[in-house]
Amino acid sequence: MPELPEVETIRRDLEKIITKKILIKVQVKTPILIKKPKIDEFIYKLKNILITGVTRRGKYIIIHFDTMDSLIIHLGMSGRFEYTSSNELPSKIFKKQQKHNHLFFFFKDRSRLIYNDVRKFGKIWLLEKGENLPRIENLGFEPLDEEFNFDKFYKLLVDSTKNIKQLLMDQKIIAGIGNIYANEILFNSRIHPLRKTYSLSEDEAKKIYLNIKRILVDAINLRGTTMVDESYVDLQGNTGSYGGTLNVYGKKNDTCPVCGNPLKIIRIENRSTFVCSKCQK
DNA sequence: AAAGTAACCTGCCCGC
DNA sequence: TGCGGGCAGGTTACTT
Repeated sequence: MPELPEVETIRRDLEKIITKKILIKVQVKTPILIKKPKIDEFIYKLKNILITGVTRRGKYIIIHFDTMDSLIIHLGMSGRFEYTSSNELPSKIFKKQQKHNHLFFFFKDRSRLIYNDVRKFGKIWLLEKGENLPRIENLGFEPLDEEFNFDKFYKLLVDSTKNIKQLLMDQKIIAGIGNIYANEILFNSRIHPLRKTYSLSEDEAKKIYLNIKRILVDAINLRGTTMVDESYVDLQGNTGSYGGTLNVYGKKNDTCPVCGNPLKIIRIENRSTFVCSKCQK
């Protein structure tokens, strides 16, 4: 499910809502999702502590506490958070899937946050002060950071033997782009996903670079992409509206919105890849 | 070393 | 109406 725009939308909402709340306790229904530390310690440490902020790295959400511990969450394919204030009932959308509620956070003001995940591909770690997680240390550029400038992007392309879609989706190179946005970035750039990165001209690279930034920003502004199954919704159960602006992703049996040519589906690293072979060279 | 495949899960859609 | 196969916003581990 969630790629950078969806994760960032959730992060921003979480930051607004839970920062400065006191976490009274957590309840774990599905211990397998907790990767670190052992479950007893996990529950023991997440008691009576203050939330000081919520950040993001790639597709990971990081909740910070006054103890200097931090909770890292990867939503996998279907992880979602549901927030309810003290007197609210769960919203309709979450009610349908209550059996997939796995983790409950109870706050001092009687509000609560639930981690829900149909497929259970999500993963959660609680790190103590100074501890780090290799998979986060190994992430590549944060694509919306200023530090990720065109020269650095172009150098990535020159140095790689991958095709451009593989590169865009490689979290160790650029963090946060998944299958939806890789498809959209390449269609909007009119570049075929199988092009070897070293074969791209500076002009072509520039188009891709600008589309990475533009499409991710646009998608955040529209609060992400919700597909029909609603495995991505925000904390209140609301859908994102970037889906309405998708050009190719998920458009099976559809035609190119630019030239009318039927879209083709190819598989790259076993992921469906939608391409207009007339427009994308 | 790169590239392919299976594994982790549940649900939905399609064709027979 | 039911059953089996394939597919889904992700990532890792294990093969070739």
